[in-house]
Amino acid sequence: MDRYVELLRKKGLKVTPQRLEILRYLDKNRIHPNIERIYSDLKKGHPSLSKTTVYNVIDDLSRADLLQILTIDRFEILCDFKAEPHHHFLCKECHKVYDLDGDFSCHLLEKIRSEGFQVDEVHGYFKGTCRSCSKGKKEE
Amino acid sequence: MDRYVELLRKKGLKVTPQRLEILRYLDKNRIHPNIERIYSDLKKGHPSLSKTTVYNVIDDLSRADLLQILTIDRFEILCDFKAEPHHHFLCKECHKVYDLDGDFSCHLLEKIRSEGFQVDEVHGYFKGTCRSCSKGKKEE
DNA sequence: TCCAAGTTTATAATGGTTACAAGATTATAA
DNA sequence: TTATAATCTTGTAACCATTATAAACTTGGA
Ligand SMILES: [Mn+2]
Ligand SMILES: [Mn+2]
Ligand SMILES: [Zn+2]
Ligand SMILES: [Zn+2]
Repeated sequence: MDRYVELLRKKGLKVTPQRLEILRYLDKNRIHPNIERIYSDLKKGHPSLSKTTVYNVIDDLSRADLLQILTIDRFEILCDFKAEPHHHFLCKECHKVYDLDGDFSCHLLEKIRSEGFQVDEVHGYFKGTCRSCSKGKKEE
Repeated sequence: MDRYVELLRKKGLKVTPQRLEILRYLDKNRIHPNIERIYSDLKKGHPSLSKTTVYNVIDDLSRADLLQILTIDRFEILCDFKAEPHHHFLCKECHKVYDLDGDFSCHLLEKIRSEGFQVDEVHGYFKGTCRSCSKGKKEE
């Protein structure tokens, strides 16, 4: 059975072509797209797709914990297929969002847990200039 | 000379009553208010204040690095007087945003710096249930 | 004191997101 | 299968937070 069908079934969500396409798209395109990007990319192969549906599906999937919504960028909502926990780097020059593998267990996290905070999510957002952009600057 | 006057001067911003009031408000009220909250709180003592001005001033101050804008909550922009670097915990029950003192230096940060990322900002956003809300739940 | 540059304000425009309702699809059970 | 209820998709309209505009005002420096 299709991997994505299974994911939806497990979460008790009805299996629809729209949900499958969006899930597959996010899994295959780990580029942290915004709503507009998802919509315009998928519209090509599915012209009847409505933007309302993209909003609805993203909402359903994030509630079902099948994707996470990044808030690293003040100006737009970015979507990320929910794989292993990881963190993000936003380059202020090229606006690319990089995935950062590797856990950041830190003192701070242990400390607040010991103080009674029940931590469910840890979002690490780093911002600055990525390697290729700093190179470009030096050469100027 | 007034501390806030000095802050503005140093950044080359003209000193206006609106900028001073907003700066002072944010310094004295470390509650991570949103635009609406800042506006309605300050409107009381300054009825001619316009919401456009709040937007403009917040924009100026954040560009001048006198405040930071938190993106921990997908649904609103929260403002934070720029004091020592610190991180944040959002309680999903009571929606309070807690300041977390203490640095989180972690392997991940060192690693990406060594890989050539130039990191200017580190935002640690933790989400879950705060102590008083977990207590409340147990007692139910 | 005077002036240019920058700021505040009310108002209007914008545009991303949400509400709605009709029609289509899905899951389930007969 | 077929029937049925629940749920989903879609286009349209409404909403509302944010931004644009332009006139009046304020600031800082000459
Ligand atoms: Mn990611
Ligand atoms: Mn804070
Ligand atoms: Zn870059
Ligand atoms: Zn709480």
